[in-house]
Amino acid sequence: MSKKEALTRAAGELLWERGYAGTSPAMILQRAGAGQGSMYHHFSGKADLAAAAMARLSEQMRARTEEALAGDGSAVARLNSFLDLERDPLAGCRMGRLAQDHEVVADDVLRATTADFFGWLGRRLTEVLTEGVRAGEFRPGTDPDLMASLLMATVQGGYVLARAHQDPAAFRRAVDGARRVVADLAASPGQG
Amino acid sequence: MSKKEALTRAAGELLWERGYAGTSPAMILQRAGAGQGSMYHHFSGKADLAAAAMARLSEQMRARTEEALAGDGSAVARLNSFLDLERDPLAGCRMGRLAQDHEVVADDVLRATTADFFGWLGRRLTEVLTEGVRAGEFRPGTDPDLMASLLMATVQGGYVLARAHQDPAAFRRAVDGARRVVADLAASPGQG
DNA sequence: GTCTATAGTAGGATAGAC
DNA sequence: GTCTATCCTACTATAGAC
Repeated sequence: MSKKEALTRAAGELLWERGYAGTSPAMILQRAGAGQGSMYHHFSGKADLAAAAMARLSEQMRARTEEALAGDGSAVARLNSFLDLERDPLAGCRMGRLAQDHEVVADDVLRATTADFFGWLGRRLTEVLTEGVRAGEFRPGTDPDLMASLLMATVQGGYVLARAHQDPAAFRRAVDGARRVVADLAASPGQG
Repeated sequence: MSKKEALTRAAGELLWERGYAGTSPAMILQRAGAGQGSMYHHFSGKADLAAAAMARLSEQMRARTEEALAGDGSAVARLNSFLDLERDPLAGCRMGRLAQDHEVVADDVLRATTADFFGWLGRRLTEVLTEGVRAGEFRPGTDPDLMASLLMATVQGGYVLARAHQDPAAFRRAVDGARRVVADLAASPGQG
């Protein structure tokens, strides 16, 4: 693994664990096993390295999420696959945590990474929901855009609650609520 | 206003705006118009002042929220009052933002503030939902605990999405989804 | 109680050797 | 490309005067 790759990986881990303000270049260098020179050779500074690290995290999450949402299964099954993705509630969402960070939101490049990720996720969920409505899996009155937002928000909020209580069960309750909503939408497809 | 009060207030504002790691004693002193001595006379340090500030924020939020949830109205109306509370989506939730903070979660005293708040909120929402089920406003099969988690998570997640997109509309979509769920639960009370 | 002065440590970036 | 040495600033806390 190149030093550049090690730095990007280490920065990503630390941003997830400690946020932007809580992560110092010195910490990143130590975890990556690199010196100052490597970092400032490959990146212009902390913000630049963070941008690369966040792009990497976003790409990984997209790949994992697309695995759950793609496939031949029903829309209900695919949405449940999304909700069932293995997550670490106490650690929080890599993108969601960073979107709460002051420094990330204040930097257009960094914030764009979070906006792109959630933009993509919202569109994909909306597509799956739309397919479900067309296939008659959901009530005709179902609003795919609204439900996509609801599903994303439930997962993100579940993380917040789990961290506040320091209890993964709080995350599961929220996601179970979302699962229930999906089931209810599917239970009475002829009702509108 | 006493210096102690000014410090607590200023610390609360800054914690909301910039998070724990991003808020320095110097910033707090400047905003409060106080010197180092005042702060270290009234508080043992940054963490102690943050604890006082968070307790104050939590108390304010509880009062505001209780206003929406109390009263003689129907459960549906009270839950909608909760969802309709005036919020600043781009700023994020005072407690929710801090629950995502590494330093807050790592400090038992600070984290307990967030746990207490969301614990209280969850119980109150569950109570209102339970009353609604008893009164026949909701389907008998409605799970108050699950729905309370869903409502809290939706609001918290809405904040995350709004900050990621830097667009309050993302918050509104998520909360509209929650409103829809409440309406659906109420629409067919005899269905189970 | 509140102030200013001071101090030690860490954050973030640069310089220049190899 | 990578390293170490160095620099300036900010962070957090203490000391001691008023």
